[in-house]
Amino acid sequence: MTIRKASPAPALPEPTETELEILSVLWQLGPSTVRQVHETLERHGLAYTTVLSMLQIMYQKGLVSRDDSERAHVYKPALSKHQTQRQILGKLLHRVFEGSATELVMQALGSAKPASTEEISKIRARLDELEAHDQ
Amino acid sequence: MTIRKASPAPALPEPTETELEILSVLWQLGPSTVRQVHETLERHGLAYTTVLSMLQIMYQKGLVSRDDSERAHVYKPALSKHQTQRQILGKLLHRVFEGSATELVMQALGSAKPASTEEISKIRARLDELEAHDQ
DNA sequence: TACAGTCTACTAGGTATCTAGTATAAAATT
DNA sequence: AATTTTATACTAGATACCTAGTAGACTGTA
Repeated sequence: MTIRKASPAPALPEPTETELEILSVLWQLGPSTVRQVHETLERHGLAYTTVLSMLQIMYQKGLVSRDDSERAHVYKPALSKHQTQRQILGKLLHRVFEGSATELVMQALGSAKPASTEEISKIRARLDELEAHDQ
Repeated sequence: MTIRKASPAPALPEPTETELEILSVLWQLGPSTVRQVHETLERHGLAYTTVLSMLQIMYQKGLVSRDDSERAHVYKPALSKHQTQRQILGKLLHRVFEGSATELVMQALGSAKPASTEEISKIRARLDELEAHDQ
């Protein structure tokens, strides 16, 4: 058997608005059927077949994988919530902040302030780590 | 004359990808004609009339205002770069991070690290300010 | 004045996204 | 066994976005 590097990451597209809502449900529930997603979705009033269609599209795009060994296919996210957040944030960083993470962070701290002192400490700790690595 | 509060902000739509590129040019150049924007745009190969159309659409949406007292209309952004960045970041905060600014900041610090020690100091200073206000 | 250039408005077409219906097959229920 | 329920696949339409062409008006120049 030949050992080779993992293929160079198929570069998943950034999930759209609705796709993100559906992914949220999957992150919350774990692997789920269309029905489960449909019942759990925040935005009610969406037809069952709409959720079905969305998941089929997401499957084509590679945003979710699925197990079709049972009649009701079971879908699960291709990427974790953290991975997806990073992906989206990375894109935003370049598109909107010209790559300056500092600018991004400053703006984020400017608008919606992180509530507790505890939260702030967490951020400080992270900064300490970064500095330590830099040395 | 009646004094009244400023009207409740027409709630501008979030600029799309291409719209953001055009806004970038306007932020860089200041008030500009279609021709100036077209010549300055990073993405060459865009037809002059395409840029024209985009600016017309953006005008309809309220993303830019314009002075049509001259034959060549002069466009300028409705919001500053900072304001726009904040708007987009705010939306992202709710859509992707469920409103947790701390999570957002942590992820941002995790992916593309702010380079210099100086940058990190700036962030620390901001955190200090936030804590001071909290007291 | 005629002509070439420049500008806007209007129109149009292609792609992506979102929504949901219809057809059909499989499973469950009576 | 007949009927109802549940599931998928396929199709389709509405909207937004992006792109650019054409028509017509205005400007400046030969």
